[in-house]
Order: sequence, then structure tokens, then C-alpha cells
Amino acid sequence: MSQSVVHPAAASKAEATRAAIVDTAERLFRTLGYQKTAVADIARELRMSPANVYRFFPSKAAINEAICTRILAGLEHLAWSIARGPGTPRDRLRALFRALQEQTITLFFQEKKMHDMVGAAMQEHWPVIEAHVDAIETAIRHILMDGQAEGSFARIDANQTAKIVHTAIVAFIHPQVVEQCADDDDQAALADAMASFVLRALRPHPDD
Amino acid sequence: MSQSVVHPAAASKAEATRAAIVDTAERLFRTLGYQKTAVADIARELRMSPANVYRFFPSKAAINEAICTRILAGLEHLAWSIARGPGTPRDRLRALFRALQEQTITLFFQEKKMHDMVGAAMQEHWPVIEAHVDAIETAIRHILMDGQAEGSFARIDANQTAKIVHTAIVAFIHPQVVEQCADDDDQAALADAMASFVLRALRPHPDD
DNA sequence: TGAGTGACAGAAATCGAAAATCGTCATATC
DNA sequence: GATATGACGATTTTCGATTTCTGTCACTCA
Repeated sequence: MSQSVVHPAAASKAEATRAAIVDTAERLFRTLGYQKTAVADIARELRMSPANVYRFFPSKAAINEAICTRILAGLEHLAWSIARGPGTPRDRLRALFRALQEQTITLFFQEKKMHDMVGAAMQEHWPVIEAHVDAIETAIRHILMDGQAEGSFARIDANQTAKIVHTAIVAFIHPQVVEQCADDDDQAALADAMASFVLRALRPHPDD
Repeated sequence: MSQSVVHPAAASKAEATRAAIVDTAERLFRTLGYQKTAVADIARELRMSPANVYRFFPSKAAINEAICTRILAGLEHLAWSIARGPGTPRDRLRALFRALQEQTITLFFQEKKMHDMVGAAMQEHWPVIEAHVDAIETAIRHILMDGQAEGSFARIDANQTAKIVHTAIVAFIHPQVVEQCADDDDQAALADAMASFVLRALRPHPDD
């Protein structure tokens, strides 16, 4: 049972076509929204038939997933760079909250169609969301463990605490909640106050 | 400019009719949902014309608001009774989180139509929601101040902290979020862990 | 043989007309 | 005068017909 041998030039042609599909989809999703963009629209822009798109993606849902993955990847990279960046763990945690809150509200205000798609992804449990939650909690856990290593955070279970911390900031990062509070001018300040509060919980205590 | 003199018997007849409208609306909302229940449906059950309903409520939205107020009043009374009840402030806060989480998920599983209405009320900023948020934060603040008075909670700003604590539990009490996580068996445990975490933040610290 | 497509069935979305709903007001009744 | 309603216009929702979309497959072509 040998695997089929893919010609290198063909593979790179297929990759280019796949990338073109993703790029086109992303552009159309930004303007029309993912629901209003048909696979035929994507194909038309690329001067190919819709059936050809299905040679690269098993379904339209897979295209949606790919675009949503792109959006969230930006956020995950930002979170990870903050988590591993300079500064004390305390400062990093605060910066992380601020960045997550800011990116979420910015997506809502500046890319409503993408914001709506991420919201739907969460609501409908698209696979990319579970990965996203993992990535954010990994970033939080990394900061927690750094804080524990340097003695500024209590030595409590880092896995569970990352999950709790993530849960505590749902109000600032969950698309539908953020949309509902979008008119409040003080969300950024509240996120910062939440960071201070969480840092109170994290610091070592004589009774620990 | 004398105020109109309302006959006592007439006032009590009007109150009874108003109450009958509310009771009927509540019953129909539970089975049909608030959107599918027409004012004419309510009137028909009471053998009156729809125009008569408008003598008691200025709009259908006002009826929706009245029913939503009833639901949330139950939750607010529960919160308040826990806040003022027996037990240490620490135990009370934990009991409050548990009760709020449990009531929210129960409403979803057992009264889906009512749950949906509360969710819409939050999303659309019905006036009753602001009052509800105030009531919950008042209950939290009461516990915080009791804890501060007895020395088990740090002396930090009780108003702001009540708001932060409330925000930290949005994941357990916000209808749309709760609905999205309804399949997770460990939400109750996570709410309890959140209580422990919040209590860590609240306890006095030598550096305070 | 790999790349690409036209044709197609079943499902979902859209459309425009009809029906229902909301809220108001003139009127009726006790 | 207080209580109640029929009639009505504007708006919203529903419904069945039509169109569009998703995904598949047999087929073509270089």
C-alpha cells in the first residue's frame, strides 16, 4: 500500500490554489459576511467552478473554519507573545487582559462580519473554538507558572487556575457579551480592575 | 387641579384585572414564548377585547417587562436572602455563586421560553435588566461589607469590588453563555472553584 | 492520471402576497 | 364618568412558490 506520489510542482500548485481560495473567502466574508458568501461566489472570483472548490475543502463549513482559524490565530499569537514577553508576570497578566479585551471590542467595531462569525463559532461549538480556548489558557498558565517560579504568585494548581482566570474574563472576551456592553465606556477600566482583583487572588498568602 | 378620585372598589377591580392579565401572560409565555404570544391571545383567554388590555399596559413590551420582572424578582429575592442569611460572609458568597449558577441553568433546562426572554432582555437592554444587575450587586456588596466588618475580607472599595465580582461570574449567570456551556457537567464545580478564587482575592493581606 | 466541470437532487434561502399583530381612537354601554 | 370594544391603519409575520445553494458524481481533457 504505497502512498500516492504527489508531484512537487503539482503540490505547490494545489497549495497556491487552496491559498487563493482562502484569501478570496476571507475577503468576501469581510464584506458580505460568511453566511451571505456562497461557494459559487468564491469560485466565480477565481474563475473556476464551484465543484473545484470542493477538491480543496470538504464543505463550506470547512472554509468557515479555516477563516475563523485565521482570525483567532492572530489573537492567539498576540496572547502568546505577551505571555512570553518581557515584564513581570503580574504586568504580563494585566497586559494580556487588556489586549484580549481590546482586540475583541476592536473586532466588533471594525470588522462586524468577522465578529459575528466568531460569535457563531462559539455558539455552535466549531472545532476551532476548543483549540482557541486551549491556546488562551496556555498563555495564562505560562504566566502563572512564571509567577510561581519567581515567587510572586501562589503555588496553586496552574491548570485549574488558568481555567478560572479565563472564565473570570469571559465578560470581556465573549463576542456576544462584549457586543451587549459595547456602549459602556468603562469596559477597559473594568478589565483592568479585574486584573488587579485576579492578581490579589494570585499573590502568595501567609496562610497558604 | 384636583386629582381624579378613584373609587376604592373600582381600583381593586382594576388591580384584579391587571393581575389577571399578568397571570395569563405569564402562563402563555411559558408555553408559547413571549414572541409567539399575541396580545389578542391574552385577551381571548380573559374573554375581553385586545383594546382592553391596553387600558392596563401601554404596550406589549410593557407586558414583557412585567413578566421578566417577575422571573428576575425570584432570583433577586433568593440572592438577597442568602446575602442576609446565616453563615459567614465567605460561606454566603459561595452559596450565592452556587444559587445564581444553579438557577440560571435550571431556568434554561426547565423553562426554555422564559430563559430565552431573559436572554433577549439582556441583549436588548430592557429596563428591568439594569435593576436586576443593581440588585445582584447589592447582594454581593452586602456580603462584602459584612466580611469587612468582621475582618475576614480586605477593606477595599465595596462598590467597585461588587461590580468586579459580579463580572467575574458572568460566565455562570449570563443566559447566552450558560446556554452555550450547558453540556459541560463541570460548570457547578467551576463556579465553586471561582468562589474559592474570589475569596482568595477578598481576604485581607499583610501588604494591604 | 490528475485537474477540472456540467448536471443534478435535496436542502435551504428568498420573495411577494396574504394574514396577523400592534396600538389608537371614536363610539357604545352601564 | 368609568368601563369596554369595533374598526382601522401601519407594521410585522407567515406562507407557499420560486430561486439559490450545497455537495456529489459521471465525465472530459490535456
